[in-house]
Amino acid sequence: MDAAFGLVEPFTKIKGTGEEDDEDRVAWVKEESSACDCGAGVTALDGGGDPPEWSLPPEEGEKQLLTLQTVHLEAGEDPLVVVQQGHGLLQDLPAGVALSVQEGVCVFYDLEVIQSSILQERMQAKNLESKSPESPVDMLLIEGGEKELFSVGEAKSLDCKASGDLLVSCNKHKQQEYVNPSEQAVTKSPKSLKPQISTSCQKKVFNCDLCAFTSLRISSLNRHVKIHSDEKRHVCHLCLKAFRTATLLRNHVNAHTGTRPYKCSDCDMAFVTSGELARHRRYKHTLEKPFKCSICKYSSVEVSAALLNLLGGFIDFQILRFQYTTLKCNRQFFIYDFE
DNA sequence: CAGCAGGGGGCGC
DNA sequence: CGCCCCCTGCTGT
Repeated sequence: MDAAFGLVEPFTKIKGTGEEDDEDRVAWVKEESSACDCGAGVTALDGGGDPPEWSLPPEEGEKQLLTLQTVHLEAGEDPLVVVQQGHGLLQDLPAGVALSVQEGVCVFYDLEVIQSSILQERMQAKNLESKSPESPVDMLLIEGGEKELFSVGEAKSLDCKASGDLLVSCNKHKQQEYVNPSEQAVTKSPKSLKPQISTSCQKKVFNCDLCAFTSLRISSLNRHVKIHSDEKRHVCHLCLKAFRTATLLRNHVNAHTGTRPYKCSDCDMAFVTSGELARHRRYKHTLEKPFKCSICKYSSVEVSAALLNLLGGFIDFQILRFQYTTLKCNRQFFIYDFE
């Protein structure tokens, strides 16, 4: 990402795949569950009505929550998203209502669309037309201020994470990169992007049957599966509260007893968990504020505050991290800077 | 700014 | 399998 992509453009436009095809600048954006979703066992929220002809019928277990369609844009127009179908929390939105993309995102946030799932684009028609092997499937193409096209979509690669890894591709550079949000949260650098794992990748991936979790380790999957059960074998002898893991219980008991193993080397504070200590040190000693707003000079120790600041203004697509909502995981749709 | 619960990666046994 | 470490999200002051 270059500096030219920075503060000038308040937001981006959503386009179809044909960046040179101005007559066909319609993209279909749909929120839905998918093969990488947590839809299993969740009550459908279908708002009823026949799907538009361009919309494929949901597959079994797939929950189509909201269908959005961008409309043709003239030069200089604000990008629009047209609600084709509203479902769930958004089912009261009349079909055909147009929101700017920016407003749309704010609406998502204000409504706390905890039931929204994956923002995904139906590009099947255009992909059929386009024979380019680089045309991403199920991508939302986002045009930047320098006519760059970035596509953001659900990672369909084999190691898609439950928290919502996304693919980011920059057509200008004709490459596709794989975004791992957890990595970026640490590195804060797009250099951490690693190549998308192709479908020809032979690595064995273990998938959770109950949600979108995948792991390259069977042990991680076995441990993960336990979160879907109510079994909590570790019980606090002081308050009888139960926990899934011994670590959680230990931390809990330490909170009871006042045992704080993690002591700050620069003051007298001590904490139950290392994470608390690390955060304390950022607040009081290192003054590090890793989460920076890409629009203003605001920065924050904690990501949630930075996110609120970012959403309070407009949203810059220079570098974004998407964390989408899944029905099961009950996550909000987040867009925030991670540089 | 801190407390606390939850979850995943990595690693040793 | 258990544990450590780290990160995340929510909440209270």
